[in-house]
Amino acid sequence: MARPKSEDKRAAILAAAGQVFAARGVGAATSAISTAAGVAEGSLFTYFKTKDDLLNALYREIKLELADAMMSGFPRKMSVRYRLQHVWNQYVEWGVANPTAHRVLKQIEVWGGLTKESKTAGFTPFAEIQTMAEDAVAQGLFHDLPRSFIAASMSALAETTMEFMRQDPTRAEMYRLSGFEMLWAGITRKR
Amino acid sequence: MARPKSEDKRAAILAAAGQVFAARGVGAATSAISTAAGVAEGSLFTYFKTKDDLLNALYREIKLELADAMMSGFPRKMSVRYRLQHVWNQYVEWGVANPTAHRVLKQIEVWGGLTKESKTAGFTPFAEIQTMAEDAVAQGLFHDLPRSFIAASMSALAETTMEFMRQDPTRAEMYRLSGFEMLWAGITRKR
Amino acid sequence: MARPKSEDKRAAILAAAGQVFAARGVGAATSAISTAAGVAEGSLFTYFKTKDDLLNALYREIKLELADAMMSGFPRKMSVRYRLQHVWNQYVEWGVANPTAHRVLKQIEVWGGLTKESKTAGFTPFAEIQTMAEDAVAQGLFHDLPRSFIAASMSALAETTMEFMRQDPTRAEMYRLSGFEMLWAGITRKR
Amino acid sequence: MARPKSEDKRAAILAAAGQVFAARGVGAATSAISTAAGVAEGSLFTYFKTKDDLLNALYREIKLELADAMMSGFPRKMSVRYRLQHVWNQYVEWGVANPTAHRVLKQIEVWGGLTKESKTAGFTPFAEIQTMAEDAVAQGLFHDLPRSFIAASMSALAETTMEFMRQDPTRAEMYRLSGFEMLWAGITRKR
DNA sequence: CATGAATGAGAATTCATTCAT
DNA sequence: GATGAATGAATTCTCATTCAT
Repeated sequence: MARPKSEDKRAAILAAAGQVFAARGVGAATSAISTAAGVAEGSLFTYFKTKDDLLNALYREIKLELADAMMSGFPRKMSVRYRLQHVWNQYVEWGVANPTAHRVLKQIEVWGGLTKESKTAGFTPFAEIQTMAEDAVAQGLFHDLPRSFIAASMSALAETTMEFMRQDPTRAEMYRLSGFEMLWAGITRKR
Repeated sequence: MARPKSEDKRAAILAAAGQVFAARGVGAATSAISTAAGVAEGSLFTYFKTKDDLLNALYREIKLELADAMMSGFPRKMSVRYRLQHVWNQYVEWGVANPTAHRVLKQIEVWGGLTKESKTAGFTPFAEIQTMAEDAVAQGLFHDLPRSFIAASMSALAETTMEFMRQDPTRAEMYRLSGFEMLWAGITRKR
Repeated sequence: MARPKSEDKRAAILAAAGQVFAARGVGAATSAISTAAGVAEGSLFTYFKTKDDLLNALYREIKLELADAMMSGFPRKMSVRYRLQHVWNQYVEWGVANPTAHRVLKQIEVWGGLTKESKTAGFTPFAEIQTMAEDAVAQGLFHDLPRSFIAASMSALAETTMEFMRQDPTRAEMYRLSGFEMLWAGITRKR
Repeated sequence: MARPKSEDKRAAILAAAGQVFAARGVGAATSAISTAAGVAEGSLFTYFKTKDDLLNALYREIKLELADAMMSGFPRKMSVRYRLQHVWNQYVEWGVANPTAHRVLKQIEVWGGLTKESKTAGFTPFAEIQTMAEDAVAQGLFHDLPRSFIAASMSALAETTMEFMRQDPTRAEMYRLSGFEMLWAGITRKR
């Protein structure tokens, strides 16, 4: 049997791709990535058939990582508000702690070469949030809106919040809390 | 005197750039743009010194157009809520009516080559909204948050709203209204 | 009758071409020249049909100028040595005083686009020197060598001398004198 | 291991560059060179990072080749005159035998893109001649002139000589000898 | 499987020249 | 005649991908 593809090498390439794409955009050269990863130019293509493949894989990897971050320690038994705030905090903290990954994510999303499969795979992490939203709508807690719309709004507000936290770190806490309050007030039904 | 630089031609190039960049990303070839604009490859460069210049000009153009759309018919004497809703509606309708321009805007924003001047110029349209927010904060109507944060949140929610309106046009009206309600509830102080 | 071509404009273009080619080589753009001359890009081509034409004209102009410099005050009645030294001094002083023109000349000579006519025209200034050499050979004063070879050697030594004068101006006088002595010793017959 | 960079290919490109630049000037297109060398357009750039690099490398290569030619069989123990004549002959024969290389050399020298390093490297072949000149000046054999001036004069006269040898091959021998006599008479002190 | 040289189709400009004004 | 916008071929260099070693 031939030498098996090394998982390490694959990971190194993916990591290098993250760095390089974050810094120079999706148009960065594959050779820059192989150099950064410490492998030969050709090796990149034994792990990823094309550059598009690499981009798609990177997207999925980051999304999974994000999902992990968001869902670790999820307080399944607590109130909706508590659970949602947990998710919000995890998301937002991840984004602030991983600006590179976050930046790449935005670049790839705008890039236009994501396959349907990647989009679906990337969407999965948010499924549980949608479920939560669905429950909350059913309970009359949230406005009667499509859960995907609620999820997307949350995502949008979270991104804005992250940006301000990064830009103005001394008030990071305030933005995180205020952002969540804004979201909560926006989606819950007043009575 | 020689043939004067034609404003039409400049506009044609800018329009073509909008189409092409929207469809193929910021990495699209300048030759595709000149072809689409019906001018020679070289002519693009008599109107825009470099591709980066073109991108910056396009960004500013779209932002100005957007500003026009947003501020036309602005009801300066009405209540804050009324004025804000006006802005929201104009913004969101513009985005839905001009999906190409809207898409390009996002691509350029993520691209990374915008000059400081362009960023400043592009920000101006939102200045009046910030002023409005400032007033509202002063009146105790809005939460005590940086007005830039309020503006950015509004922008983020509006983008989300547009996406859903475009995707699901039969419920466009609903998204437009709900999106605004979400924003309003999020930023105003409960009493 | 239409406006006549202005001799001033032609001269301005030629002068600008000298500056620009000296500084940036023969590959410099015609637009750089028209700009430097303060005329429109197109105007250059009403005075010189092509860039090659311009280069040829410039070459001839400089050569004529040089001839003027070399032959002004030529002491026709004096000894061969005196006459030759006069020519040498004039040549060498001209080159030091007009480094730009001198530089361009060398560039154009190496360029490869000179027409036969230009070469002939450019050669003429040296004709009188050849005649002088011919006389001197006939008198048994110079070695029995082709006068063109003598002329070319003189030219070569003169260029070397100019370089050193320019490089080390405090000893310019010494180089000028020594260079001539070297030439004289080299071409005259010892007895 | 991958295909190693082939020394042959590098040499082929350099040789082709010599031919092409000699024929069409320094402005010749790199594509003409890669075609002449029988490699792909891109390959030129795996051996030479830029066109400027190629020009510099070519210059150094030719200068080294020339140095070899000049110094091979140098009669270190013989008289100054004998040694100098040896060098003269080798130089002049090389130039006549390699008109292409000689032509390129002149083009590159006038071009203006040589790096300091290249200039230094290219100067080295003449170092030994300067040493010789220094000795001869010390012995009172040569005129008391900077050795660099002597070397440059020799070079200038040699170039002139080559030109005439090439132009008029039946008298090549005569030019070679007369040229040297002219040099020798010019630089040695009469007593 | 790893390597990196080889490839050649673009890419963004540049530029001499033309020609409408 | 003067102007400078328009042109498009040509240029240098990049880069994803292939393939000999």
